[in-house]
Amino acid sequence: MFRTHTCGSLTAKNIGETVTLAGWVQKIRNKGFVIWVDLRDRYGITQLVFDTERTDASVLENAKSLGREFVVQIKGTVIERESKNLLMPTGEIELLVSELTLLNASKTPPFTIEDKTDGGEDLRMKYRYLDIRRNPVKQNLIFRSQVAMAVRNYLSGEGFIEIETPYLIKSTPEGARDFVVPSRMNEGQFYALPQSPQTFKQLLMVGGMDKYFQIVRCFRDEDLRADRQPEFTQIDCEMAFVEQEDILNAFEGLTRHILEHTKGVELEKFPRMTYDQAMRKYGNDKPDIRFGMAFGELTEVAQGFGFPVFDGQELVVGIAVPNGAEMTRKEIDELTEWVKRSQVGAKGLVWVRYQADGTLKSSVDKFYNTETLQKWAEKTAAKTGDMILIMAGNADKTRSQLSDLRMELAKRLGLRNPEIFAPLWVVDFPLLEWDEESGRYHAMHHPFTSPKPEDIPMLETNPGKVRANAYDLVLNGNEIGGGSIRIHDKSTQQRMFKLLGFSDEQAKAQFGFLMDAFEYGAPPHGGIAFGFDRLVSILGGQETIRDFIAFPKNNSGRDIMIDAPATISEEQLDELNIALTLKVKK
RNA sequence: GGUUCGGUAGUUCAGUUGGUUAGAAUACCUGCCUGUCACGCAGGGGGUCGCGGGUUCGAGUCCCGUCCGGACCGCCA
Repeated sequence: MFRTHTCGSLTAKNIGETVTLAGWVQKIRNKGFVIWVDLRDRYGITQLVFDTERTDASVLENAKSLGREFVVQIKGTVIERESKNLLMPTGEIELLVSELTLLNASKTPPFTIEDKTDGGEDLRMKYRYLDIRRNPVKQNLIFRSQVAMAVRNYLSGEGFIEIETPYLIKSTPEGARDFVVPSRMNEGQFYALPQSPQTFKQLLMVGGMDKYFQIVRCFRDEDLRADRQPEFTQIDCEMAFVEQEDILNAFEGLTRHILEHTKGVELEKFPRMTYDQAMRKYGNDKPDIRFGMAFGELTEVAQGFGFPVFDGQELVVGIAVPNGAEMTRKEIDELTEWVKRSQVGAKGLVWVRYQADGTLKSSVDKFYNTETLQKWAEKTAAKTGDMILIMAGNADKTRSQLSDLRMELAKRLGLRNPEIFAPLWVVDFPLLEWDEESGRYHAMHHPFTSPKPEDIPMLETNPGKVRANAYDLVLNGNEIGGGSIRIHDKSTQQRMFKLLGFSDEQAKAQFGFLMDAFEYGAPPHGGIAFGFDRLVSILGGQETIRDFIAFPKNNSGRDIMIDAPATISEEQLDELNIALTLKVKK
């Protein structure tokens, strides 16, 4: 047998047993008269001991030639340690080695294989297989597997069926850029990799598979972020014969099950908020509600006092920073600079100190009396000791800027506690949003989202006002899931395509198969998709998804370990009948 | 496409107003060490200061360009 136990399994109970282990040399401590070697595998660390009295001279000699990350198989006797280490599970015992087999040597690794490594991001990605040996990454991957298992258990238990959908599909102009794959057998034609299995899961509903799910890879050729990779995984779900309420309940159940079974956290019923409320209260369609600092609208009580920065603006809005009154002038100036950076783009900040003695001191005392400032404090729910920060301008932009500030302050004040889980349904999203660049409406969710029945009359007259049967699940300020009740009749779908600027021909060419299907008894249906990587990382208490993906891409979409993407050979291009003419700029 | 921060030993970083032989920690190598577990002690090796150009008597340091990496904005139905 290659090994009888793992490096995490031996305890005082095994004392006296002869065992065989295999693993990597984590660390060698050579004291001369005795050598200790920490042997590591996936399960833990076991201390090996070689000494001048009890160990065969040749074995001792071999032990001296070991180095970090050498792979060895050893046979030995479990003995009680003279000095125990109660910090580790195997700390009461050690293994007196009788046989040592070197299975493979190792170069000195470019970074230390320890919980807190000395390696930078770049290096760790290049040697990802070494990084995966480290506890934090290893545990993240194990955790990911557990979450996937919880998802499958729950959904299977609820009668959902996991069905695979194709990866080689057709490119569509809506939404994100597609990754494309040339077809050899169909000259000059390209497959696209799916951004999501959206249309296929709808066709499965037409096919009568009324509860579908899939843990599925999706692909989007867009720029990366800490929480965005070009290939990522979704928990993709669809149900037939349901209303929005059924879906919210079903997937609130899933989320609750995941939290309970992977984190031991029991959640209350999820609060709900309309898109409109979220935007007004938090300036954001995915508000983090683990903390307060809700917006207070001050437009009515701040205009008409001759303060030119506020007068005439569409919106004056503020937040109360808890215990912020102590902020120094320098700190306020620094925050002002922060909001003026181009990424935020605000003009400035007005501040009001709600001092401990109950008096109010502001940067605009010249224009406003105490009575007015008191009203601002009420509107922003400020308490004594708080600092009110105020912005003014175009309503949408100002809300977005104040939201950025709110999140930044929460981060600085340590209010984004990763141990607290605050889910929130955001419902009633707008169906469409106006895109300045193309001068037309875009589907906010996707073109298959159904409008609210009562808003359908406005579809052609006031499209921007139409609300959708669309919902997002937000967790700690992150959108972890989004979905909608779909359109299931051909005529509504045609109206939708028209609104989005598709000609009949384009709609038929792109989505004819779906509209054909709708003519054969398509049931009412709807669904949701969860960002699996993001969900797992948030549950794991981290913002970046890279450490929860075994082999992630870097900021420029490269896999620096295998060095992809890469050029392909002339022969491959010939087979595809493709001649490359790279457009070189200027 | 843009903003911003960074690139110095295997690694993580420091390096002042431009000034002698570019440092620290850790890793690595050698020796010592009777219970280590972040072992300890002594010694040693290790540098294209990302790359190219410029300013200067003199550039790791200043300027221009370029490449690479991180965070963010745009983008992500």
